[in-house]
Amino acid sequence: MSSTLPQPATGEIEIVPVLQALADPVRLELIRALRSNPSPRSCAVTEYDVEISAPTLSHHWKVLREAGLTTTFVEGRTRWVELRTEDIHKRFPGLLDAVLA
Amino acid sequence: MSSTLPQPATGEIEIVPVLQALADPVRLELIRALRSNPSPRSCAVTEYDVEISAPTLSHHWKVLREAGLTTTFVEGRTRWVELRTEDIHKRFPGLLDAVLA
DNA sequence: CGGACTATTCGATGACTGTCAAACAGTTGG
DNA sequence: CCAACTGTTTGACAGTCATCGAATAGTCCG
Repeated sequence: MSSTLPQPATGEIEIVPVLQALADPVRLELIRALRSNPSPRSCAVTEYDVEISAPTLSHHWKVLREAGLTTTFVEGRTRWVELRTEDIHKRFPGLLDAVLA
Repeated sequence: MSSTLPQPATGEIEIVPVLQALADPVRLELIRALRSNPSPRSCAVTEYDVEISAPTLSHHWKVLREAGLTTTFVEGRTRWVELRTEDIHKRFPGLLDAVLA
């Protein structure tokens, strides 16, 4: 069984939650990592260059997903995270490029 | 006597403080107001469509200025606020357009 | 000088946030 | 069934933040 965790529809992505999600050094680093590597990626704490615990990373993935920046797929006991590049671009053209430049 | 309040140089504007500054509904509204009207504008609480007290507005101007988003000129007993459109664009091209779209 | 005015600073408060350890839930494989 | 594994949830805690009332600082004008 595979499923997708709840996330806002493209048209419901709001700018304030998006900016709040991006306004954290750890989450910004996660977004950068997602962008630079092929998606989807595992969301395991060992996969990213961040010095935080597993629960904290889980919390950050939730914030990013609920803001509409990422999609999380559940597959067995691993989860795959993907940047919603197209959706973000549709809603706020140029935002990711500007933030990650 | 006229003077400019302390603010980061263009090259020292960092993305995280900028995003933190923008990630607030009130400050986003202030930025919108600055962008839509000719600069500079008074920073008086009566000039903006926000329901906050004068001390709170003053706090928000400080956050925006210290993040590098605005310039504040002191002239007599009024202060003039200006969006640093050019500086922001130099540092993070397209950011303002993307955020305020 | 002294009152009116603009805006900030101070102090306090309630809400939110990032963090972790411990416990839990679902999955895989023996 | 059961142990190992991945990742989340819960509960707690320290730190930050937005907010306001009161007090303060500096300016203008009569």
